[in-house]
Amino acid sequence: MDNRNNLDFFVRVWEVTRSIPYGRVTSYGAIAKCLGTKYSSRMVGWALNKTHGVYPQVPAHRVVNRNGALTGKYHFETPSAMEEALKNEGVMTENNQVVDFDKLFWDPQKLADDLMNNIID
DNA sequence: ATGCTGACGTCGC
DNA sequence: CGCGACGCCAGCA
Repeated sequence: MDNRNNLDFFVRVWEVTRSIPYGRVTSYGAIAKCLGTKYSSRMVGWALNKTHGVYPQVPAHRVVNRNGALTGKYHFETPSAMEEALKNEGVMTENNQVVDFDKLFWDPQKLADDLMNNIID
């Protein structure tokens, strides 16, 4: 395609992260995989680290690791900001881990599909 | 310039 | 099934 691949990696991470529905969570690896570089999951976290003060705000709190653990909570303004934000969305966390992570997990690759179906249910 | 680290994940043993 | 090593690639000492 075009320079899409030339675009900064983190910009795409932001777009995907912003696409995460309210009350849902996803993993770094899922985003990386969605971008085509599944082994670059570290870069996803690196990109999210730069979301500090970006606009529109990037819901980095909705991104956890593959285990559903809030590994990046200490990188927020406050260590409790992540769990608080998740809790505010109805996502309960226990022991730095998202409860029912499997049910709340949202696959970025399903973005188009979800948009089409509009998830009306 | 080189090497280690890091908000991770996968593969190998 | 637990643990170690590798890959990804930008930052930083």
